[in-house]
Amino acid sequence: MEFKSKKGIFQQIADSICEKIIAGELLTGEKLPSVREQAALTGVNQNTIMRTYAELQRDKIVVNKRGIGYFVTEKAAGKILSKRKNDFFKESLPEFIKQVEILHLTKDDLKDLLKVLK
Amino acid sequence: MEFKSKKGIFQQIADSICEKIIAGELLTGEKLPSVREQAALTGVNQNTIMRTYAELQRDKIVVNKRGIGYFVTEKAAGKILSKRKNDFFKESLPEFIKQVEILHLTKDDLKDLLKVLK
Amino acid sequence: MEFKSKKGIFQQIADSICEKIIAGELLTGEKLPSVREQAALTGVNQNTIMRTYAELQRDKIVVNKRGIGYFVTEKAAGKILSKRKNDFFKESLPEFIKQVEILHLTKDDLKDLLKVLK
Amino acid sequence: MEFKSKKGIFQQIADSICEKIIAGELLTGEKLPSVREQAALTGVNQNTIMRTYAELQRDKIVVNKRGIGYFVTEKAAGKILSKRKNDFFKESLPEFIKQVEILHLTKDDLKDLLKVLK
DNA sequence: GTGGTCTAGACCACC
DNA sequence: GTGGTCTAGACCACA
Repeated sequence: MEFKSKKGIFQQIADSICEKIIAGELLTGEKLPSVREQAALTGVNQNTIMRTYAELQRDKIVVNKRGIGYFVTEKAAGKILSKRKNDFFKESLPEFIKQVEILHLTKDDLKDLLKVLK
Repeated sequence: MEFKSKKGIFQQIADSICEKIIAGELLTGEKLPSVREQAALTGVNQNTIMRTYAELQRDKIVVNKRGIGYFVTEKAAGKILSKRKNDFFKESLPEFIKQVEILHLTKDDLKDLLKVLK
Repeated sequence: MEFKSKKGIFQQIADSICEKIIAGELLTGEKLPSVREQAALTGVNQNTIMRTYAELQRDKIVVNKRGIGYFVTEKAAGKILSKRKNDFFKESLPEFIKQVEILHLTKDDLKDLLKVLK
Repeated sequence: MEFKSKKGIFQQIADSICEKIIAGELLTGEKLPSVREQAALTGVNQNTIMRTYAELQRDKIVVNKRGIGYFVTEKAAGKILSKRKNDFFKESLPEFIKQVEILHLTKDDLKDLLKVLK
């Protein structure tokens, strides 16, 4: 696994897990790889994975069953989507609009740039 | 001045200066507030302002006349805009598109969200 | 059976057995459910039940008759009560008092809170 | 600093800081010892202190000013007290009552045991 | 100087 | 086997 620099590694792993969940690759109730496995898979220290899992647990995206492992919660996909939506409308969208205005791009420019979307 | 956590303070100050330049509030040849004035204005350590000015100088957006102060260069607005454009197309736009896709927003949703633009 | 996180599962099961004993629901000489029955009842791994029973045996609260099962000893209720009393006076009570003081509760507040007791 | 075994060290340090806050030994706006200082003071690893401070920050008991340090928030004492009250009424008190009942202590016994309180 | 992240490795309790 | 905590030490960006 490769990591781009700006965000912490533990965050990037958390994000990638979240994306698997909303993509349906990780289902409700499914078990995540154990800390050690995940560490091996990603080529990262166990402590870093522990932090990833701990944060996911704090956000109720994952729960721990003692001595067994971490499991995707029921509300996981919902939690993730609602957080992402919130971030999008409160941060990304205004920031995007601000940049568009600064660059004096017009609606037509944008229509062109965003034509990749359905 | 308030600082949100993710970017460095020096960056945020640099950004705000750049925005004043492309908005025409700071003109070519105009003198920036002295380091200590700027520090007072922003409520920030002088070292931080020095770093801000140093970075702006590195990017040829301002020049230092020793013993006198920092001045906006001729090419400042051009430099800033070309950097911002580059960032926009290489970073912000792809990231924005990715988020839009994850949230399953349609072109029509976007048209609505971006109707504030001209 | 539900398990809250702080104590070990084996402990929680041991506690619940002990409470049945002092409540008279499990009498001297009575046979505990077999390990696999207990495991099924509580929805827990057999190893965990084995540990529970082993600890109870260590404390002389149950004895194992090989090939037959685990049985409540004569002194079980006495052992349990004396251990609980000891814990209560050395741990719970001082801790309780400390918390009451930190929250600045008065004797009258307490009288009110504890009025459910006979 | 000495640590008793059951809670994590990072928690015990967090607790002790909280107690200083509600005791008025650490005032609103006051700066905590830097991570390194606190580590030296308590004889504990810096990472452990980092975790302590991070948790306190998550609970809004403390805020970080970048490059400067951690500071006690306005609402710190309030947050702490309300959390402690909640814990007391939802956990400690019911647990205490349960133990008292199991041990068949009477109200008079308790009156005696709690006479140290004002 | 400050916080923050990551690694490597050890040790523990629990299932 | 599982998670969880702690240590020691390195390295980084920021004020």
